[in-house]
This record gives sequence, structure tokens and C-alpha cells, in this order.
Amino acid sequence: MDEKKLTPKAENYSEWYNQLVQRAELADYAPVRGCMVVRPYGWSLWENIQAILDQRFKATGHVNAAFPLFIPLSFMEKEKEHVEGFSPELAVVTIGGGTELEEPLVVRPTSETIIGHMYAKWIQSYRDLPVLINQWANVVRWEMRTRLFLRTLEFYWQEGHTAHATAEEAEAETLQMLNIYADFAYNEAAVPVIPGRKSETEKFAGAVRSYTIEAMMGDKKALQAGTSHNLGQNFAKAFDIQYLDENNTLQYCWTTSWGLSTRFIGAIIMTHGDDQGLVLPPRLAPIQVVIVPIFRKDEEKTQVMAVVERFKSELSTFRIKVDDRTEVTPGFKFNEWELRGVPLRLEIGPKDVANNTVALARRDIPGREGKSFVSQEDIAGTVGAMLETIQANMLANATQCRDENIHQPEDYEAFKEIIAADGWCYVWWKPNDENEARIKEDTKATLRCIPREQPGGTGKCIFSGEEATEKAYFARAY
RNA sequence: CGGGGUGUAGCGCAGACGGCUAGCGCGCCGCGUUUGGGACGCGGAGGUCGGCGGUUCAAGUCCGCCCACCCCGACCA
Repeated sequence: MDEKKLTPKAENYSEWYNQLVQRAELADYAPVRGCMVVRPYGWSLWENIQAILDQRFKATGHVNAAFPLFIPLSFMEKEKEHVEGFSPELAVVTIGGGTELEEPLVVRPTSETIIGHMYAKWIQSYRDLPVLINQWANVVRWEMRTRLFLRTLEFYWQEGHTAHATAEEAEAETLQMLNIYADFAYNEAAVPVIPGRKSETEKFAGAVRSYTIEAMMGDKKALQAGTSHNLGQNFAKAFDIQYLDENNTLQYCWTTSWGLSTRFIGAIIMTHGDDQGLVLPPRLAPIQVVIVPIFRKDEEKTQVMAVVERFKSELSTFRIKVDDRTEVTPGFKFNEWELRGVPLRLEIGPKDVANNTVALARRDIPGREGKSFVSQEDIAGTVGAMLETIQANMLANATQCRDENIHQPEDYEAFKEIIAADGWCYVWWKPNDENEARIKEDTKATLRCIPREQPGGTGKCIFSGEEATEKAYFARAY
């Protein structure tokens, strides 16, 4: 067994994922079961995700704030579905400073309740609306089975919470944020997600309607990569979030919440990663370009490093790293930066100095085919264009892979075969909780989403055969 | 929480039927030679063998209990 190589995806996908996350230094296991340490490289990736989303939230009128980690247990119990959904996975603090607390505190699994409580204080009039707040925070959910980034007891995310005067406004907000997530996934992460609505059984505990962006991982399992919920007046009624309208009538607000977490890093890994390791989309990569100088003698070193220095200043608008370590060979560095998913690598050696060239190796195309020699002239232009090409190619590859694995079976037998072979099914569906549960029992597949884009017309429900007006995606999921 | 597996150096592992100073590869430190796809030589450092208890002249090794982690299921962003 070659310890230098990752376990191939085809051999053991979970093992491939676990090794990759740790060896690329994205995250490590914490001394507490189910918890992770996000290492600097992984956190840097998260910071890039944060920066882009944060900018888009602000561009749509949202502001950031910070709410407490601890929530009175009684708050969680005020909204019936919410407490039913979350009580099994709450971490509860009962002792503080050595004495038993009068009321236990839950470590927030999400912040609808405590934010709802505050909104009730802050909102008096229709003039106070809408309230558009986001927070970047950590939350805790006591999960049974955990995996780095995908499901840990504690994870990092943003949660937006808004309050509106009308149902229409709340729905528009919910969809606006879903669109931001989908656009982010496509255009920044090169993850071709399918935006859609969750079924009754899959929706958020306490929501009227939940929307999701669903992504297909390399093993064809679905991953919910972001969610946006229309909470209707459920939380407004539970927490008395009321306002006086223009006619001096007391009204309940309409609220929403939406979140995207560090799980998205898992989505990036499993959408783009290959047997060499991580493949990061240029727009999000902590390091976009790594420069590997190659030389033997001091004289060569001087010449090579002169070019490297020039590149450093010419490429200053990119996130670059010069790997000038002398204790490892260039070959070692190539493998290491490929493992860590750097989109583009420049190799500069004596031959390049002589020829006024540089070797350009793109991560999205492994091996020799991804390597070319280009002129040193206008290196910034060349690099910029190549990074865009890589970004586009990654999205195209992921989209192709996704579409190749989505099938449209005509009957339930074919449906079961496709699910058994790890495919996704796109089928006519007449909403029915019991039938959905039966499909899950039969096949382990769940209704991932009812996509926003619909073909129109009607068809026969894949399970019941009844006339259905919508199509839905079914797949096994993380 | 059910089923399976694993705990020996930072990582990966080996240590019949108990036996004396616990070993190997990678990594790490030093010196030298190297450097265009995971370099090599020489010399080093590094361990309460997951924990507790038991059996024994003697326990990584046998027995019991506990703990942790991983994988596969049921629940979830």
C-alpha cells in the first residue's frame, strides 16, 4: 500500500473523503467526539465563502448582528413543531458557576427563538419593517453520526432572520435568498445545485415552506447545501412579534430564516475532488496560484528567483504563494499542492529562464494534459484567463456529471433500480407523506426537492399513478 | 442506540504458544550530496503499549470491566 496516495474514490468514497480533509489540512478531529477543528487552510476557504455571501447579503439590504449562544430552554418550547424537531438534538447546560441553574439553557441549534424574542421587543410599527438581520455564528446539534464538515456537533454558518409586514414580502425574501445561494453555488463554487421546495416531511421544523439547494456529490448522493425558510406567522405568534399597520390594527409579522454552513465545504470537496486530492474553484481557493521555483546551482537560483520576484509583483492581484522550500523536491511540491487543490501552478526553472517561458499546470486537468508552457510576457493576463477557464470548466464538468446521473423512470420498478444504482430520479409526484415514507423504506431515497423550474402540464405520479402537476427529485442523501 | 472494526512513537503498522533492552516504514532533528512529477547516505530524537482491575515468578501479549475513535444502519444542516 502506498501511503503517499489517497484511497481512490472508487475503492472507498468515505475513506477518500476523510483522508482528503485531513491531509489537505482543511480540518482535523477534535478531542471531543463529533467535533472538528477547522485548520487555517479550511478556515481561509470558509472566509472566502463568507466574504462573498456577506457582500451579497449587504447588497440586498441586510445587516449583521450577534445573538447569544445560550437560549432559555422555555424559548425552544414555544413553537410546537420547532421543539419537536430539535429537542432530540439539543445540548443543555444545567450547571453554571458550580450551581444548578433555575432554568436550563440550551446551546443554540439555530436562533429563531431568541431572535424572535428580540424582534418582539424591537418591532412596534409597520415603519419598523422589514427587519433584515444576519448573523455569522456557531451552532450545536447533538447528532448521532458525524463526519467532518458534513455533520459535526458544532458547526459554523450564517443565519439570516427577517420580519415582514406581508406574506408576499416574506415569500419574496425567502426566494431572493434561495436565489443568492444558488447563484453563489453556481458562479463562485462551481457547484451546480438544483434549487427547489422541500416536501412537507422534509421541511424545517416550524416552517410553512422550506426551500433548498440540492447538490450531487461524487458518489451520487444528494447534499442539502443551503436552505431558506418561509416561517409564515408561526414564530411571530409564538413570540408575539406584532406591529401596528397603517390602519392602527395590530398584526403578526411574517418571518423568514435562511442559512448556509461549513457543510458547503464538504459540497465543494465532493463535487470537484479527484484521486489526487482536492480541486478548488479559483474564485474561492485560498491560494489561486502556487509558484514552484526549480534550480540546482546558486547561479540558476539567482536567475530563477529574479523571475519569481517579477511574477510576485505582476500577479499581486491574485492570491499567490511562492513555495521556496529547499528541503523538499519540486516533484514533492507538485503532489502536495495538487492534494491541496490549488487551481493553478507555475513552475519556473533554468529552461524557462533561457526560453522566457513558464510551465503552467492546471489542477482541473490532471497529469501531462493539464500542463503547458507559455510565455512570461503578460503573465497576469495569462493567469487571469486560465483561472476563468478553470472555473468554467469545473462547472461544466460538474454539471455534466450531475445530468448524466439524473434519470426519468416511467414506473416505480425502474425507479427502484435507478436508486439502487446510485442515480437520481426526476419524476412526476403527487404529494403524499405516507407514500414518501414508503419510498424511503423501500429505497432509502428521500424527496430532495420539487424544483423551481417545472416542465408544466401533468403526468402520472411515480408511486401512486395519480395525476400529478409537479415533478420532483428523489435520491439517497447525506 | 443496534451491528462490525480498531486502539503499540506525529502517521501507518508488526509484535505465534506470556519471557529479558518493544520493533519496522513514513515523518521529525543534524550533516553532506541532491532538486523539471512524492531524492539519497550517514548519524540522532521520540513510547507510562487507550484506561482501570485481575491471573502469573513474569502481561502489548491471557481474563474482566470501562473509555475513545472509525465503518455500516435508524435521526439530521
